[in-house]
Amino acid sequence: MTGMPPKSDESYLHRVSRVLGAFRAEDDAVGAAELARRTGLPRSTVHRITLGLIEEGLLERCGTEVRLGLRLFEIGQRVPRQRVLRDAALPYMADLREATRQTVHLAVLEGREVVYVEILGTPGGPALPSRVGGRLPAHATGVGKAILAFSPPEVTRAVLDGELARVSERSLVAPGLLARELARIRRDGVAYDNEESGRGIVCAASPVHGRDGEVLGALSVSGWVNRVRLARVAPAVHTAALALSRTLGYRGPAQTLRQPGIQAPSSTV
Amino acid sequence: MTGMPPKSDESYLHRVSRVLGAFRAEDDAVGAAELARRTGLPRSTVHRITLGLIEEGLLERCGTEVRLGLRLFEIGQRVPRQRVLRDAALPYMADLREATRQTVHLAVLEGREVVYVEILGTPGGPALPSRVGGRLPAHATGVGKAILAFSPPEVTRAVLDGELARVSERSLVAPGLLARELARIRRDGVAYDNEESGRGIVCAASPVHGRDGEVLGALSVSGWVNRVRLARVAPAVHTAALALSRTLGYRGPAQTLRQPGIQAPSSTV
DNA sequence: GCCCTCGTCCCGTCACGCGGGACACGCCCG
DNA sequence: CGGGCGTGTCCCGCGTGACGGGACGAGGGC
Repeated sequence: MTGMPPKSDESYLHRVSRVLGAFRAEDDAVGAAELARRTGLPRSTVHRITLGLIEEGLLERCGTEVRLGLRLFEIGQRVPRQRVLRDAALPYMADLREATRQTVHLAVLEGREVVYVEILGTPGGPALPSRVGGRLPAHATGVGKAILAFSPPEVTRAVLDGELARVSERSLVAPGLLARELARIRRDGVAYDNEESGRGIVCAASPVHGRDGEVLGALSVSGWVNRVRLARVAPAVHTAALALSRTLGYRGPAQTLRQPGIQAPSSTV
Repeated sequence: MTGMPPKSDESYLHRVSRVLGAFRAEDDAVGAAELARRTGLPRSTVHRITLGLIEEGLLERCGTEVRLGLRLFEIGQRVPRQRVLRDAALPYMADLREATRQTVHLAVLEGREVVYVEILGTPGGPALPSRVGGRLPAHATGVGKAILAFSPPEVTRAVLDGELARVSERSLVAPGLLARELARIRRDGVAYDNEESGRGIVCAASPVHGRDGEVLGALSVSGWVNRVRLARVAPAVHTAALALSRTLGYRGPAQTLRQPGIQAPSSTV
């Protein structure tokens, strides 16, 4: 009687972000009560926030329920991390699919997970756990390991020190084994996934570098374990990733490794 | 002396939305001052808002500048209007590209413009003005006219009554001509674009319907005016759009038109 | 009938968003 | 070298708009 003062110390923006994040990939429209349940916010707060978001076009009314608005899709397509990589990669991905007749993935690293930026599927391919815009733990995927192997130490450390979730029964969950695997990938330039992210699915992946040598993401080719010869697709993925890196301004490994007489570490195909 | 009181009557959310909308498709990172200029907001307001958005992962720091965050891409991929349509359409779009060897578009209507949801390009094709997540005036594109022809009257009216921008020298800018064209499309089930959206580019488009007969979007095939025979691709586009509509639950035109002896208006191939 | 859940709206209270201004820094030009 | 400009960043008194408990009616299941 009352007019409660706010009791939480989180900002308005944080609540709005919570509401937007409460929508799941498989949702269509969601009711206000369900959003309140998912976010832990009071029903009136959710209702007020959704009204504001609708006014901005970030949400759309659907009867009395609400769903993510098309404007969020438009803004999402402008995100540089995915746009520049995807635009440059698409032709190479199409070539890879043509050459291998398997599913081709492009992903970037975000925290300890990979986010898939583009996927070119094949008619006969397996049902994969990856979705465009979806996440999977980096240590359990080919693209993730390819990126981690060439990431700065603090990024790799964050993954090795964190919990290594068991995505499939063959996932690498021992930090030591993962670290040794990353060292091998660093030498060969190609990462493999032997049913570590899904039963019966194997994959070869290779990192994509930017102008200054930093890792931007990774390309991969994946398919059924008994229909893909990794030794055959690995060179193709590696070559495509190098070609893509070159179009992005990559000039080869750091100069300390380019002294004549010293090896070229990533050409062990 | 002084702690100015807020002087604008727009909400905080509206300012946040303005900041997010201030990023253009071609931008990478943008400075706070530039954002303030684009949004018309005070520099300190922009600075405060960007700090909050960074904390939520909706923006990313890039030196002292700022860019759209990967989380916006993830959320954008969950938007139902594009997700369900894109997922269902991709196989049909691939078939269309295979059969016509031309660029295939999938778009939805938003206000008086179309938003492109997916584009399958071809190596030899022309450089098109369309981008995934980009907008073009509905009246100046094949997909736009295909959607408008089967939209509720108030939607069509909003376009006819508004300004019809001249996108290319052949754009339809006369409301009467456009209305007559929409009536023809309603009869034939196929819309054409004869260099109305870009010089030298033609296109055939056909609407995609949902379970209740409502228009969800449109498919199109486009290419160079002298390399595409519209009479040949139009049936392909029409067929693909009907097949896609069927997988989405469409059962044919409204029942009042299905009485035996009356015509089946959209089968004039 | 009852009861639970839903979307919606009201309202007294106070945290927090507000924006002018200050400050340091880097850059260009004279 | 110094002045002028445009940055990014931060401070601070102010008052407005976000806050959430609760009320209300509608719908649906038992």
